[in-house]
Amino acid sequence: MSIDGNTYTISELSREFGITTRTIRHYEEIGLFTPQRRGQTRIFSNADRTKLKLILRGKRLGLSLPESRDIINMYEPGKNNTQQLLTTIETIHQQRQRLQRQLEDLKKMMADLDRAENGCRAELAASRNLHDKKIR
Amino acid sequence: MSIDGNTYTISELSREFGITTRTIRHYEEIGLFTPQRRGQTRIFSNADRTKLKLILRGKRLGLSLPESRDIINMYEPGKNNTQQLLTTIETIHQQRQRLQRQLEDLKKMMADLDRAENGCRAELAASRNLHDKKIR
DNA sequence: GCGAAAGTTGAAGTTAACGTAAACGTATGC
DNA sequence: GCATACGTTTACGTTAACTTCAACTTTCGC
Repeated sequence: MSIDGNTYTISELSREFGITTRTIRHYEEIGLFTPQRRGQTRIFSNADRTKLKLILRGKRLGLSLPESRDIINMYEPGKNNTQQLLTTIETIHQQRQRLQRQLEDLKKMMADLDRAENGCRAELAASRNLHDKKIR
Repeated sequence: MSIDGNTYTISELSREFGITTRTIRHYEEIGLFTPQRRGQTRIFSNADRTKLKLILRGKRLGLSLPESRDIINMYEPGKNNTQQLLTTIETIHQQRQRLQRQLEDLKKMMADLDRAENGCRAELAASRNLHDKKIR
């Protein structure tokens, strides 16, 4: 750990998030963050750690790394350009739509799982019945 | 189309779902379904069409094709083997947990998007204010 | 019955997201 | 003062899920 609690080594982050150091370096290679260096050793800030968290969340939601990068960049400080703000809002709307559809899919699949489990339980009960009858 | 309304050609399905015929053949190659044949031409049933739908939904939820295949097979008719039923239920539980976590992620990301959009709108309002002042 | 449209297989190429390996510097505890 | 752990770069390999291409055959509409 660092002297203050505000920086992390690459292996600390890899352990915390259950990914390899290679993965983290890969994320840097494609521009997801640019950690400070002491010599050639990387030093990760809390901001970097947060970005990593967002990337992994994005992955679980099926985003590509470039997509995650775009979303992360939206949260960055002021790019005051009006045009940029408008396109950012547009991007936000698109992502929201995507999430909305994903939510529908998720609900449907949950329902399917419920049905499947009930079916299984019914069959199990039936086979137990059969078994009991045999025994008597 | 077919004579009855219960079968589909490969191109009909590809059009309906916005994927290429080659993709559908790829799904067959890895065993996601095994359509009937008339000669060497594939004839898809309603069941095949449903499987395709489930695969695409799975993809949107970030499932791999083998994972989707496993889920599809769960819905298939009776594999009465008790042990199989139990492992199926176990699989269902795991998928449910996955979906549960995904739902959390989804909510968080929605909240983030709301916050980001509000930020953008605030900035836009601020820059409009600035602009007005300049004009006067 | 014939030409265009739609179907087929097989194989090689592509992209994203890392994994793996070699070859090397740095620091730290004993 | 040297092993051991951790760090680095460079470069090639791998896997999944397709895409692209070539070289056919089959089927439909007229």
